[in-house]
Amino acid sequence: MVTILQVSRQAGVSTATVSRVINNPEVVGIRTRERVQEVIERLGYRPNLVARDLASRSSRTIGVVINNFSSVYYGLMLEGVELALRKVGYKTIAESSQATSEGERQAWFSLLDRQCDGVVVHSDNLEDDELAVLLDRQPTSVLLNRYLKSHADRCVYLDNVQGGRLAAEYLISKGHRRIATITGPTKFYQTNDRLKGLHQGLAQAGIMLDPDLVAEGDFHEAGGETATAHLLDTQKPFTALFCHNDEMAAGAMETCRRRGIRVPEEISILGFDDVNVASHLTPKLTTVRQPLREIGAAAGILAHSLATGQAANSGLKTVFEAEIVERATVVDVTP
Amino acid sequence: MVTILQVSRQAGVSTATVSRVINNPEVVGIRTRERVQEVIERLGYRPNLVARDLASRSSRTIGVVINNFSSVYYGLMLEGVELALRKVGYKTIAESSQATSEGERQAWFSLLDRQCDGVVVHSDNLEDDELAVLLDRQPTSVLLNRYLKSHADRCVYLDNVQGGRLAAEYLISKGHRRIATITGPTKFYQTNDRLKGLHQGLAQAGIMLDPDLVAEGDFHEAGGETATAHLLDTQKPFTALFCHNDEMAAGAMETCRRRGIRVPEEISILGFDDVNVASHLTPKLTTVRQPLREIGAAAGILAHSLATGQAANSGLKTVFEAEIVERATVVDVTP
DNA sequence: TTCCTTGATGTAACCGAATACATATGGCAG
DNA sequence: CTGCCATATGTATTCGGTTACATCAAGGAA
Repeated sequence: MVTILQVSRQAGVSTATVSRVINNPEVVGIRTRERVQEVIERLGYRPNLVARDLASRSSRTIGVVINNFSSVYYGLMLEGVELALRKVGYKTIAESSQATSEGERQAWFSLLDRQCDGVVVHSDNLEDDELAVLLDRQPTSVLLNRYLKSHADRCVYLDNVQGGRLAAEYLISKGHRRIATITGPTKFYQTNDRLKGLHQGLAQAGIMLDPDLVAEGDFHEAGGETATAHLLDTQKPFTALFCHNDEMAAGAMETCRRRGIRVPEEISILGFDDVNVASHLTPKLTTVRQPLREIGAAAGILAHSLATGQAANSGLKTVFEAEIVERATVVDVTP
Repeated sequence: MVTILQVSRQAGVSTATVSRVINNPEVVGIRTRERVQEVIERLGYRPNLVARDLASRSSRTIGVVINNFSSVYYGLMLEGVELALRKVGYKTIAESSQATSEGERQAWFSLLDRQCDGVVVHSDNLEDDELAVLLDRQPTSVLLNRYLKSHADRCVYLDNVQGGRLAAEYLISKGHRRIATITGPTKFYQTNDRLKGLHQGLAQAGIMLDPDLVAEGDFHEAGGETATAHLLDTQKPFTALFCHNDEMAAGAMETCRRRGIRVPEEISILGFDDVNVASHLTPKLTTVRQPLREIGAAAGILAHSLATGQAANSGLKTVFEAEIVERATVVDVTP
C-alpha cells in the first residue's frame, strides 16, 4: 500500500504538504501543488481513512441503526439517509439490530466505537428512560421515527396522531361509520398514537370506536390474518378496516379472500406505510403513506448538523405528515 | 472519551497490559486481570476501533457493495452476509453503488480505504476486464451473484443456466409448448445465462424458442408491462410466459389484467427470484427461487476466509441452484 | 536599508491503540 | 545457594495520517 510518506518523498516535500494538497489545496503554492498531485496520480495514492479518522478525530460518517436490511421499510429510510449525506460529502454506515433491545444497544455503541460523527437510531425496543440517558451522553445522535418528548429536537418522525386522524377522516368521508382496526403491538408508541388519532378523527364525527373492533397485530402478514379472523368472529358488523401497516393489510385481505368476503365490496381496507406490497396487492391497496425516504434524509441531515455544529437545525423539518394514497380497496358507502 | 491510557493509570499498569486483558486475557496474571477488568467496567471504557484498526492493520470487517438499500433483492443478500459474518465475529459495512459503474468503483475503493479485510461486490455495470484486474489486485475481494470465468473461485452465484433450464423443464412438465419470455437487459450475463438454460431445456423436449416471443425488459415492473404488451401485439400465440424476475412478472400480470386476459387460465406466468412481491400478487406468483440469503452468506464467508487466510475455501459451496416455488400462476395445460 | 508582514513549507507532536522486545519476578532443579 | 526457565509486565516503536507551531524567503512600507 502506498502511504503519504512515499508520496512526500517522491515529490520532495514533507508529509504535511501532501496532507495539505489533499485537504487544503489553496494554502499550497501552485507549483508544489501540481507536482504533488502528479505524484499522487502516478502512484495511485489513496489516503488511509482509518489513519485519517484517528488523527482528525472525525470520520465524516454518520451511523445508522435499523432493525434489518431485508425489509423495504428500513431500506427506504436508510436510502434516504445515505443519499442526503452523500450530497454533503458524508458517508453512511449501517448496522442492524435484529429488533432486540440488546441489538439496538450494541449496534449503537459499535457505531460510536467506530468514531461515527453522529448516529441515527431507529429503536423500537429501548425504553424511553434509557434512550434519554443515551441521547444526553451522545449529543450528535438522533432518533428515527420515534418521538421522545424530553428530546423532541433530536427526533425525526412521522406524526402518527395525524396519520391516525387522517385515516379516520378519510374513511368517514367515504361514508364509513362502523370501523375496525388492527394495530401494531401496543408496546409501540406508534400504535398508541395512531389509535389516538383514530379516536380523535372519529370523535369529530361523533363516532365512538367499539373496543371489540380493535385487534392487536404484530406488523406482519400472519398477525394481520389472525387478527382479521378474530374481528370477523366477533360477529360485530363493520364496513371498513384500518390496518396499522401494509403487511397486516395484506394478511387481512388474505383472510377475507379465504372466507369469501369481497374487498372492497363488502369490506373496505386501508393500510399504512405505502411500501411496495401495497401496489402489488389485488385489488391495489389504498393506504396512508409515510414519506420514509424524506424522513431518513431529514434524520441524516439533523445528525450531520449536530455533528458539524451548524446553525442549530436551521428550520429543518423534523416532523412529517402522512397522506392518503388512493387505490382500490376503499369504496364510498354513502347511502 | 476514556482511553486505554486512563484505564492503565487507574489500574496502575501499563497500556500494554490493558491491551492484553482485552485481546489476550490468558497471558495476564489473574490478579491484575481482574483489577483491570474492574477499572474498565467502572470507567465504561470501550476500545476505539479506529485506533485499533490502524495499529493492528486489520478491521475485522468485510465491506459489501450493492446497488441500493431499498430493494429486497439486495437487502436479502446483505442480510445474509451480515448474519453469517456476525457468527464469526466479523462486522459488515455496506455501501450502495446506485447501479452505475462509477458508483461501483467508488464504493469498492471507499470500502478498501476503510481497511476492510475483504469486500463482497455485487457489480452489474463493470466490465469483465476491469473486474479481473481489480480482483487480481484485491486478493480478498469476491464477486456476488456474478460469474467471471477467469476468477471462478472468487465468485459466489446462482447457476442461471440451471435456473433457465429449470424454468423450461417445469413449464414443459405442465404441458406448455409455446413459451414466451421477458428477459433482463441483454448486457447482463444473467440474462444470457437464463436464456441459454431456457433454450437447453426446450431443446431437450425438441422445442425451439420463437425469437418473436423473446422480449427484453428492464427488471422493473414498468418494463414487464410494456414487454408483455409487445409480446401480445405480435399476435403469436403462447400459453406460458417466463419472466426473468418477479417485478416484471408483476408488470406482466398487470398488462394481462388490463387487457382482460385471465392468469393463469389463458396464460401461465412464471417469475424469477421469489422476493416478497411474488407472494402478494393475486393470484400468487409461481416462481424460480433464488436463495439470496444463502448466497450472501456464502460470499461473506468466502471473503472472510480469504482475509484470514484460512484453509482454502474448504469445500465452501459457491454455486447455488434455483428451485421452483409453486403457487398459482402456472397451470397444467396437458390435453 | 531595515523591519515587519505575509505566504509557503517543514518539524515534530499527537491521535489511541497493538506488539516486538526487554526486563523483572518467582519457582524449581541441582 | 546458584542458575535457569517460565511467566508476568513494562518500554518504546509503530500504524498513517493531521496540525500547531516554527522557520524561511520575499515583498512592501518607512
